[in-house]
Order: sequence, then structure tokens, then C-alpha cells
Amino acid sequence: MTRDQIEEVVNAEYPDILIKEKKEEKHRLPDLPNVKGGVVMRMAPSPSGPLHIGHSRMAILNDEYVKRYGGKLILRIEDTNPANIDPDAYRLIPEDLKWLGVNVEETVIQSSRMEFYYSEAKRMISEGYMYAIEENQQEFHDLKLKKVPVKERDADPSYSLEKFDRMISGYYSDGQAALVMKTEIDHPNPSVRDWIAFRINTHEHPRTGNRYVVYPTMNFSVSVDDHYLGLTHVIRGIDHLVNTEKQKYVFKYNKWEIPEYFHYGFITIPDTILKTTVIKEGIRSGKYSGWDDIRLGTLMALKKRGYNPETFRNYWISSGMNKNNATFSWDIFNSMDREIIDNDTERYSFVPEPVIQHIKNPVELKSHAMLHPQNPERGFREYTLKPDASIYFPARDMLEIAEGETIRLKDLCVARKENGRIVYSDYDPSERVKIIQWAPENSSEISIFHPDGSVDNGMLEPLAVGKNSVVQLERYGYVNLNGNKGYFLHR
RNA sequence: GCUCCGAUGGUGUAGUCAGGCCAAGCAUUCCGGCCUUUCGAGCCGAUGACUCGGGUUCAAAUCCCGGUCGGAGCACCA
Repeated sequence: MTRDQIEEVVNAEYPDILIKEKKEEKHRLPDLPNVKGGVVMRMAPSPSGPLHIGHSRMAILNDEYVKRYGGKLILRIEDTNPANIDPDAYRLIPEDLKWLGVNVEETVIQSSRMEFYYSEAKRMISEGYMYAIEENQQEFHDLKLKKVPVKERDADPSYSLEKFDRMISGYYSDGQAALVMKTEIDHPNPSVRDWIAFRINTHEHPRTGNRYVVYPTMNFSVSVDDHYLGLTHVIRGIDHLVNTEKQKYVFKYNKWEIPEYFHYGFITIPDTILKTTVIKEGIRSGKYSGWDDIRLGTLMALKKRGYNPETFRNYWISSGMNKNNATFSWDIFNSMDREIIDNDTERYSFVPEPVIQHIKNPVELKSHAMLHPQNPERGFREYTLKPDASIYFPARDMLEIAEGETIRLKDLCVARKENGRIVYSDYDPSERVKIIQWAPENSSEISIFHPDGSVDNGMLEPLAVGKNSVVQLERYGYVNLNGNKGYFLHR
């Protein structure tokens, strides 16, 4: 018997067993291993600017697990490179996280912990795990490539201790000295070999000014912080894969328990401006109005356009934590957003590129449109048009309607194109005809700004004027209204 | 070049660790239809995928070996 034949028999004789229950498709993150009680997790952005959509993945993933298992989520601002800090970021990052619904229980700023890093370093120097160098950078780098240790590697800890004190005192200028973490000089990956743990940076720090000139590199500060803050699980991008390997040396030397690490793949976010340097330059030159310019991919901009923060959560949960590189899908993201907002979004009429039309109605007309088609109880939008009224009609649709074609003015009446004009008709079409939105004569001008930089000017129906919320402009898309402006969300 | 990581329809993801219920699920996009006043929502339908080659096995998306392709790292950035 072939499969088809079998199926036929089963269908006829035992129809019940063929009914497969539909698999409940639920986006769920995989369970974490080694959870004892709760989890302690962190997100660690550098304060170079506010968060963008890419950062939201790290925030959501960590937050989700803390919500699942209990425990706490730490925000650690990694500002150990004074040259790459935007002072506003200290304020903006927590605001972004709050908007996302990410529950930060504790905030740690690394530049406040410099003395702690110094004392940890001194301890590890005296234990023989770190050493100070004075070589120039190129030479140190070249020797490592050749798997040749520098002479200071085996110097007595007291020598390195003294050098480190001298570094802290401000004796050296940028690049003249460093403190190195001893790993394996013949490690197959050259970057893992004896990595730099502290370097000189005389750039003024927005928070601590010129108080410090010796800063830990992230691999050092992250290691000791992850331990002392009690991290149990760490989730971050695959760009940190090698860093994780480097950081494990610190854990091993100190006999600290190593957290569970997870790395998620790279996401390419198409058609989106995310680079802090590009944005900053654009703001400076006046090209962008600010961090929340809707042409940008910052969370502030996405908020301004009217996205629901839950959408970010749903999207990143469905993306999971795997290591493959992927392309961000605005289609899927927007679809998820629609799913959330559609039910609460009122419908209104907007006419882009409006052309005024005398529709020559012989009798008074009353429009009767619902605020929401699935929820009639929310009420109606009604307008009364006197005989021989004028309305606004979209120029673009005008072009697509053939001479003599019958259409319907949405929730108003039937009309027909005659001599290139839209006029009232009392014909009742039984077939489907085009349904076009319109706006009454007393509508208001509005400009709708799109993320691609384009602007649609048109007329907004009177009942929508003054709304400050996301609405659906019928046949146009979801728009966040704001005074006589609107920000386009998505279709 | 070296080190590491990855590969399921156009896109995203489930399944891979513990091979059989996978003749591969879900979402999205595109296309067609219905709902006879949205291009939104909803409903129905259609197209579309296990990177390639070997091997193990009664049985491979799943395990092993090799190739190909893609990515990341190779910083005194994070």
C-alpha cells in the first residue's frame, strides 16, 4: 500500500486518529543550565550614546531570564575608555531600559570602582599573575606574535608593583607603560597571549576628570566585576567569544567559580542608522534633530514613532540565542507590533496630496465610520455634508481611477469619475469597487514624516486633530500623531 | 594567514545535545480567494528549506570525516 492508500483507508475507517492537534507554537527561550535558586545577570553597555535597537536584544534576553528564574539584573556601565564617552548616556541608557520594561535592580558604574580595580591588580601582581611593561606597543605586539616573552614577564612581583604604582602616579604618558595579564605565551590565538589589563589614558573622563590616568581594559574590569557582583550567567554577542576565553584566566587564577556563558550571533539591521559616530556627527552638523530623530535606529527614535516596547521583547525572544548571524526583519518586527497595537488603535482618515473635489451631491450626506472596525462600541466618526459639498481626495488614487469608473468614498457614498472629476452617484454597485478615503472640507493640514526622510503633506479629518497617540490612517498606515505632525510607524 | 564560530524556504525561527512521532512545525513576505466600506485585522488556499560529498545505522536535518560558503576575533575599544 502506498501512503496515499493508507491515508484513504484510515480516513474512511478511523477518521479520528488522523486529527493532529495543532502544535502550540510558543516562542520560548531555552532553559539555562546550572540555575540554583535565582540568577544574577547583567547588561554592560558602554556609555557612548543612548541605546539602539541592537542593544535591546542584550537587555531583553537578560531581563527575560531574570524574570523567569528570579534573581537580579545589574546594569553595569562600562566607561573605562574616557575617550569614548557621551556624558548624556549615563542618563539616557536607564531611561531607554525603563521604556523597554527592563527591570534593573542595581546600577554599577565602572569609573567609580577604580581603586577597587587597582587593589585587585596589585593583589594579582604580587601573586605573580600580572606584570608591568615599559616596551613600546609595537615591540610587545611583535614579540607575542613570535611567542617570545618580554623580559619583564619573569621579573619579581615587587618590580611590577613598583612600576604599577608609578603608572598610577602619572609618571608615564599614553602608551608608555601597561600592566599585562599573564596567560600562555604560546597560546594558538595570539590575542589571548598575555593580554593588556591596564593602560595609560590621559584623556579627561566626564565623571572623574583627570583623577585617574590608568584604566583597566574591559577584559580585566569585566572579569573582576563579574565575579564580585556574583554573576551566575552571562549573555552577550559572539564578538565576545575570544574575550570570554581571555577572562577565564582571571577566574582560574583566583579559583573563582566561572559563570555560564552564552553568545548570540550578529544581527544585521538593514536600512537603519545605528553607528554612534555617524549619529553624533549628524546631530552636530544639524542633519539630525537629535538622538530621537525618526530616521535613526535609536530606541528614542523608535519610541517617537510609536512602537510598543513589548514588540522588542517578543521579537528578541522569537530570535532566540543561537550563534548564527541573521538579518533583522522589519517585516516581522512590524507585524509583531501590529499584533499588539491594532486592537487599541483608532482609525482616521488622512488624504495625502489632497485635491479638492466638488462632488455635486444633490442631497445632504452623512458619513458614518467606525473608530475601530472590530469594536463598534467604541463609537463613530460622523460628518454631515451639505448638498454640493467639497471633499479632499488623494491625487494618487485619482490617477489610478479610469474615466467613468465607479468607486466608493469610504463610509460616505458611491461616486464616479466623470470628466476627470470625482462626483456623487446614486448607483448601487453589486460588484466590488475601489474604496477610497477622503476628508471633509474643514480638515486640517498635517505633515507626516517617514523614517526614510520623506514627508507626506495632506489633510487630516477634524476628529483626529489634536490627538497625541498612535492611530491608523486608513489605507495609509499607522502613524503617531503629534500636533500638526505625524511620525510614520508602519503600514 | 592564524584562532574560533556558524550553515533548515525570500526572511526569521522550531527540531540537532539524548537518530525513528520530520513525508520537516511556526511566523513573516509574495501570490490567489473570501469577508461584499481600509491596502489594517480575520479566514481559506498556493509556492517555497535540511550547504555539498562520503561514512556509521534497519533508520540521519540530527552522529562521524572531509570539502564549500559565511561570520567573528587576531587593539593599550567595548
